[in-house]
Amino acid sequence: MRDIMAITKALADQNRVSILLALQSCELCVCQIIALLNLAPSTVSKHLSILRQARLVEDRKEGRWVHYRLAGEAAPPEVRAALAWVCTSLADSDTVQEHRRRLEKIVAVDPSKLCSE
Amino acid sequence: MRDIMAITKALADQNRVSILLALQSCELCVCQIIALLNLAPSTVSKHLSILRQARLVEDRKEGRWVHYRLAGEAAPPEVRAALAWVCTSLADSDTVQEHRRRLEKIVAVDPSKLCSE
DNA sequence: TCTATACTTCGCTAAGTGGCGAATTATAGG
DNA sequence: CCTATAATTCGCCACTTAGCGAAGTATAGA
Repeated sequence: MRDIMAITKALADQNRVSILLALQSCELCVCQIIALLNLAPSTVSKHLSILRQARLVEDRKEGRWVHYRLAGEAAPPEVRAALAWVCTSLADSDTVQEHRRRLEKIVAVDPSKLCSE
Repeated sequence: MRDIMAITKALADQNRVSILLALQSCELCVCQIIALLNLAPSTVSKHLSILRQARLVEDRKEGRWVHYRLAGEAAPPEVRAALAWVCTSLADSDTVQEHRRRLEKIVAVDPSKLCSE
């Protein structure tokens, strides 16, 4: 029950859901997610920690950068099912398509430049 | 997106999830849910209205009683998928089994006696 | 029509949550 | 080392939300 509530609470915020949708297409570093959501780094970091605690995302440190991706094969079934539900439910939403356009522009820019903006 | 967030926010409360799990086994009237959760009627009513707005439950008025049940066949796919996720994820949770025991006792009592307690 | 009852709505309070900036940690590079 | 930078943690504030009791609505039954 505890684990499930961690997942539902993690999903109960639009910005966190947006992060999950963005990670569908590719792995992203924190500064790219900051650019996508237009929020303060500290806020994004908090969101990511909530998603990580719910096991919906995994992180990978590479030097100064931390890359986030959706939970993979090894994740518990309730996590995988939750991700599948979110992604399929929002597959052709307007909000998602607009986000996808913004994401394409962000990924096109070099991450190191993105951070120093 | 709006609809999905209504669902995730509705699921982000343990008492509301408990209501959904209880409704798995059978339709329940409000006073039975009040007895199950041990909360004030006004609080339970609020929870039910949130679940109803998310379309996760449907209600049926019968005289003075209002019966709630899980959303049925006609519900949108994202709603049905959300319910399926919750129910299967929590199928054999400890919390659920304890709730099931309490629910059995409550259903055994005549609803009209339940309310006047 | 009057009362009892099942539920909802309203107004309030306490706790939780999302947001930010400042301070901190860790690592790459001079 | 020392600095710059990517990210996190901390402390704070504004807003939201879960909880309650009181008041309101609607229906069954005397």
